[in-house]
Amino acid sequence: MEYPKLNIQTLNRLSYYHIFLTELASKGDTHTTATAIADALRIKEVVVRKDLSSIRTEKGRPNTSFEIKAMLCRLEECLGFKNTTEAVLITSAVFARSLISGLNIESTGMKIAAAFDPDMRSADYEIDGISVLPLEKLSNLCSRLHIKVGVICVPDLSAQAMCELMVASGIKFILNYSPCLITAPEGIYIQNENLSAHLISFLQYVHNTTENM
Amino acid sequence: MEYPKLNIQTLNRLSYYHIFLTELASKGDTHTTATAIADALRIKEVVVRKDLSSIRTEKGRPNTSFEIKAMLCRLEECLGFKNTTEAVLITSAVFARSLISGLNIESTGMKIAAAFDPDMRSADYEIDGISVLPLEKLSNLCSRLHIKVGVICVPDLSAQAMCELMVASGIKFILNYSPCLITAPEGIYIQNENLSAHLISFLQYVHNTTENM
DNA sequence: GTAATATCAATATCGCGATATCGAATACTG
DNA sequence: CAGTATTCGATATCGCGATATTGATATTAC
Repeated sequence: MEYPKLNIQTLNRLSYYHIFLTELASKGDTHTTATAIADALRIKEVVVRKDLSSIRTEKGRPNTSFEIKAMLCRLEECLGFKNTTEAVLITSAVFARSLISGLNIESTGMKIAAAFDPDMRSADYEIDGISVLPLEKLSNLCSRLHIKVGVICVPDLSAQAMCELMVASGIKFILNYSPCLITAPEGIYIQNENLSAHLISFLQYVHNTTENM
Repeated sequence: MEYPKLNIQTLNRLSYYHIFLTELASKGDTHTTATAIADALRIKEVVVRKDLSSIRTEKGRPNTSFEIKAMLCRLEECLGFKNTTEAVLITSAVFARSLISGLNIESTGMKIAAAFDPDMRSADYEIDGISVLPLEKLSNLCSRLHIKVGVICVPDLSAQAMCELMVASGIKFILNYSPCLITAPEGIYIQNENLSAHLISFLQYVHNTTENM
């Protein structure tokens, strides 16, 4: 079985494993175990092992760490990262508008008090009437307005740092749209939304359908 | 039961019903049936009835259409549209960058050949190396490059029109990030991703947790 | 070499959403 | 008023992913 059929939740987790293993590899690690992944991502061991064994080409050996590089390669195969698909994109002006209006943020009752830009170079600016400020002002604003809810939209591993900054600023509920699974101490609620998982399952379907045409 | 507990899939559908009923109401309709919704959104009747009866305050009467306005009101209650929650948002520059890098589009193997802006006023421009063109050039580019995959990111009901434009341009697979459930003829694959459903379930949790504090 | 520990696989069970089926209530038609 | 066609609710069944449990294999410690 070159490409096992995987459901959306499994794809979700597999893409989390991919990010985590990539991080390990960049730190110089060459081997790790399912237990280590489970601990780091706070996912139950059985689940991680079941996921890994569902994509492994050969049985895992008890008490033997596996090679990160090979597993990453296998993950990329199964997640379809190695297929290339041309596509067009229809979007509305800049996607900032889509985030605000596309998510129906106003109608769902969420109100963005302010936005913060980690890469902020220039002076404060506005998107659709929402002022965008540098990160340094986050803590002050949250405590002043007693804000308990935060949304994270950064595209990389800095999501965890953003999370910790939010927690330190008094945020209790975090909605995370970054592709990384983030964690926080007891008492903080985190909802991880992995947008790329949907994209991945979509591309898999496209690939499977197209190859027999 | 003022606010029944609803799973994510049901929330997904309920928010589709909300959009559809809002559309009907704006056309002047005052009443409709579960069957009509099922037909329009191509969802099985039983599912629609089960969803509606799960949020209804009083039993539906057989062969009797219900009032759209009242149902919309009830939907908004159950979806939490009437609660207001303050939040802060951390984002990276403009969200256009997040769309491209946050969805890990490159690593998943999707390549955006070009983007199209329905509201395009000025000349062609670029976002992260992807050229943005007016809609008129879509059909030409798709046939010239034999592109079969399209992504829709518009925030409103125009998604269906965009879909039809794509189909007319030869697109066979459509990934839809708009909050509207779109349909296409047999042979076209559509994956509807309702981002607001995740947002809604998140806000519901926040609301339920916060009200007892 | 034996015991203890760590890692993994396989099986069975549980839970829940989707689906199908049946039956009941209402409106319409002639 | 009788008959038919809609619309709806309730129950039972199916399917599948999550969870728990058990057993097996390999490494380490002594």
